Amino acid sequence: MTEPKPHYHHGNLKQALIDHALGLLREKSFEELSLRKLAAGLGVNQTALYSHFKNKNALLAELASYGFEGLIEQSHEVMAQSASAEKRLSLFAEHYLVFARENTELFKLMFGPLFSHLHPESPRLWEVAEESFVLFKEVVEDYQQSVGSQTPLYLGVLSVWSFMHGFAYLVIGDRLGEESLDALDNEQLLEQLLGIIKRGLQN
Amino acid sequence: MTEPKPHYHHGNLKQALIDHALGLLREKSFEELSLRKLAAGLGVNQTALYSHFKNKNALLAELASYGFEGLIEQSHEVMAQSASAEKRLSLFAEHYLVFARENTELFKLMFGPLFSHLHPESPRLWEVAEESFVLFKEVVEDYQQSVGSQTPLYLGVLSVWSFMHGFAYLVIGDRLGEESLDALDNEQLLEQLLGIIKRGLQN
DNA sequence: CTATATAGTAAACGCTGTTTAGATTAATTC
DNA sequence: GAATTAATCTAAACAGCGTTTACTATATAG
Repeated sequence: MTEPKPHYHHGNLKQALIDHALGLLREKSFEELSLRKLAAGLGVNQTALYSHFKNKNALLAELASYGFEGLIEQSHEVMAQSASAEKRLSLFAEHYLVFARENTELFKLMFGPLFSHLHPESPRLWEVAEESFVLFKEVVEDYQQSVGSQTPLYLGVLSVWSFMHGFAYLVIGDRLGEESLDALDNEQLLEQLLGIIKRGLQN
Repeated sequence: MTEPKPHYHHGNLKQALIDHALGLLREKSFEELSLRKLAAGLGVNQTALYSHFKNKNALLAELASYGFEGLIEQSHEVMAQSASAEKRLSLFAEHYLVFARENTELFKLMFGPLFSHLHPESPRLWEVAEESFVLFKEVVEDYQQSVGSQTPLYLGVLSVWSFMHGFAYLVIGDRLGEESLDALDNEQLLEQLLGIIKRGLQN
């Protein structure tokens, strides 16, 4: 545990930048994240960052990639609790909402304006986002098979995806004021709403 | 049609700013919208804007308000085509998607980060957004009553709202690549997905 | 006609991401 | 082991942004 003196070379600046940025994303949005303040927070020059990232978008893409990896890993952990396809869908959806609430700004970044037109720029982001979608797909398709749903698989995936994503946005956007007041907490609400979708996918 | 000479006083700068900004929102996102370029586009000083708006957010709030008003008005027009509650829900949802696609950046602004914490700052925005939600509510509740749905009304509204909002975001975010390729255009897709929700709301 | 509120200009402040040129250290090669 | 090369960080500067301040011109009201 010998604290290394501040060298000219930081030694691990790239990871330090990522970690610190992820920390800042707990309070600030990614638009508000300032590269200069980020560098200052690590006691380093403003432009040192450009030795490790092409630009701000490249850093943000890296952060989003971390987000997807975390989401995937946590989803697997949560779903390991049950072997029932139906229960696994509920657990997956529930955790999706928890993740969105606990990592609001990171979540917005992951599904924000970046991803749309960044395929060639950051292949890793594209890969890991694709991986998370594949996982999503499997969970829904397993559910559909387990209940003998006749609904085409792509329709099932799209309906659940649209619903969950929209609901997550409503929750983190604080647009559920009265609606959730007289009712229940968000997890219970999600379970009931998911029940509607599930019913729609039966037969 | 006498072209008025450029006076010191523009005469109608506020509306001109709004109109021009709405025009720019067809190609640029609201984050990219520059007040300086906006002013330059009207041949006016960069700071003239501050005689009519408190700041950039106030202008954006005004733009979003216009968006909600347009959405509400167009929704009424579209739904006037039918008296059937079920058909009206379909027409409403379809137009919601059309609006999101034809006014992508304005749509993102309307449901973006602004609205969340801007209640006191721009009461008009809050009012008109609330009005659009009430309309939404009525359409879904009418549908539920018409088919004798036993699902609690707030669950019906939330499920449809979540789904539609999420689907619109997937569409305008270009995240439907393969999924919509082998299938159909987005309107047909929406109709099928909406069918799932409708089935989920029955009895 | 004069006073006043309104609507515009001009200059500047502080912030941003990014580029360029140069300094320092680590890694590689002879 | 010494010299060269590559990687990493600093310093200074550029262009752009939203916004503030001080001032000027016009329209309006008494």
